[in-house]
Amino acid sequence: MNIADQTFPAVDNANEDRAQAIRDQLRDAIVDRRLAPGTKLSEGEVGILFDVSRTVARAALQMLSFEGLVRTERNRGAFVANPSPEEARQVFASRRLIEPGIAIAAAGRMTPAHVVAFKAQLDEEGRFIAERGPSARRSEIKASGDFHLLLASVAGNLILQRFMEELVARSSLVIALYGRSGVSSCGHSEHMNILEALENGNSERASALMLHHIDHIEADLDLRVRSGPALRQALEF
Amino acid sequence: MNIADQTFPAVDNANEDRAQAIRDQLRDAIVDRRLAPGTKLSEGEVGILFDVSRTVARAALQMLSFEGLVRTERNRGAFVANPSPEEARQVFASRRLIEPGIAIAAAGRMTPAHVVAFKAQLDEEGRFIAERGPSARRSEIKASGDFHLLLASVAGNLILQRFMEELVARSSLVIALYGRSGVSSCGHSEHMNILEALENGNSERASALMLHHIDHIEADLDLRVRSGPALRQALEF
DNA sequence: TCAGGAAAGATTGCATACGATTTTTGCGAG
DNA sequence: CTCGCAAAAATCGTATGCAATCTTTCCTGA
Repeated sequence: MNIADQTFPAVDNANEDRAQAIRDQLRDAIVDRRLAPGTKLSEGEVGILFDVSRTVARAALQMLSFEGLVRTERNRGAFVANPSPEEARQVFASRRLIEPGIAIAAAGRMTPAHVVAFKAQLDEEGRFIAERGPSARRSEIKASGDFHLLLASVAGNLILQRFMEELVARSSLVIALYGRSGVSSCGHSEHMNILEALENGNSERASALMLHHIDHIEADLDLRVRSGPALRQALEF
Repeated sequence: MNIADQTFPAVDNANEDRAQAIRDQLRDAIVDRRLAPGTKLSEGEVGILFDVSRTVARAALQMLSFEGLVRTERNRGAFVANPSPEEARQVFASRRLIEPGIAIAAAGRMTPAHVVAFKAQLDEEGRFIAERGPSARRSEIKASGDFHLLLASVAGNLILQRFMEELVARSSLVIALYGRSGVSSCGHSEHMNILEALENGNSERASALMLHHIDHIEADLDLRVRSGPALRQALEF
């Protein structure tokens, strides 16, 4: 897949940092799997696509590299990350450690406004599950991640929120790579159960449900190495 | 304080990424408080100090900005971060969430070689506590952080390890800003207790000790806003 | 004396240029 | 036809230049 096959909406937010806007667009594309793992992201090409110089494109790629969504090799360039099974396990181990705590924190800070936001989120999530087609499936993965990001924002810790943004993005990559079935509908109901616990201020229950939810997501992955690890690495695919 | 008042060892590691080497040096300087919070880090000055162009200096500053050690404002430049009390609380809340889990993971992976490394680390830590003078005190803060980083590396999760690197660095800043006494000697004995639990494979105890340890560190801070928050912000100090 | 504002200076944001390194292409030998 | 190697093309790393923005200085008028 060539990055040039894709078109990106123009970056109108010229006032704000352009590199950041490009990073956001690329991140969405990576998380949605419009850009496949291993895809080369050359500075020049990114620059042309977004109509900026290589300087700005490079800054955006550097940001993605920090988030672990892009792997850069000196003098070779940037590539969409291709997480190994081990890396995938570490992503989920990190989430198991952090997200139950986030759920507890969020349970203590829920307001009616938050509940409304969660309901809207879950509605949208449900819509994408009902729809068919690859586009809906991409949106579904994204919406599922948004639930966790919303929870992190309610928890009110900006540092943990940023960690979660990284973990959710990397999880999406992992699910795209190693996901087996549509566990998502199951995940949707788990999200609803978590929200219910949050609404009732039952932080212990929310935390426990979250832990199981993460376990279920990981359990749906097939993390066996396929066709020899070295080969895949060598082929960058 | 002017950044030019400091001198930095030359970056000899020319083969590797120069921006990264500069970032490491600057990070050490920030964590050691050789660069005070609020200090301006102008691209040009950094470039001259390290004998690189602004391009490279800028990349290093961008990295530090991602780690939260530097705050950048558009068209104004980069400044050594000046964490607010609220930010400080979030740093420690994050550590309370993450580090007990790291301790558990590490307890299950301790090898004799790890024990040796920890003992060497604690020895060094003790030496700095015995010494007097501001230089030893800086080294002491750094060594204390290194204990936690060593633990994170033993835990074997690269993602969490990177999170901890960020949290420890930011903690050092916070302690330098809001620290009250030399709780460090107390912290040193707590480190030793944690190591003992790790050696015995007593993960529950290591985890609990770690939690208390973090609580103790935070309890030693004076997080009341001083002389009005707005004023300090406005003065960037 | 002090406030207001314009001009000078400094610094950043970004584009571009050039050498260095890597990758691809092309060609000849086996 | 394939392999190996050299030249060409592409791409990266970095320095530098210019316009835009911010900061400081200094002058003027009250």
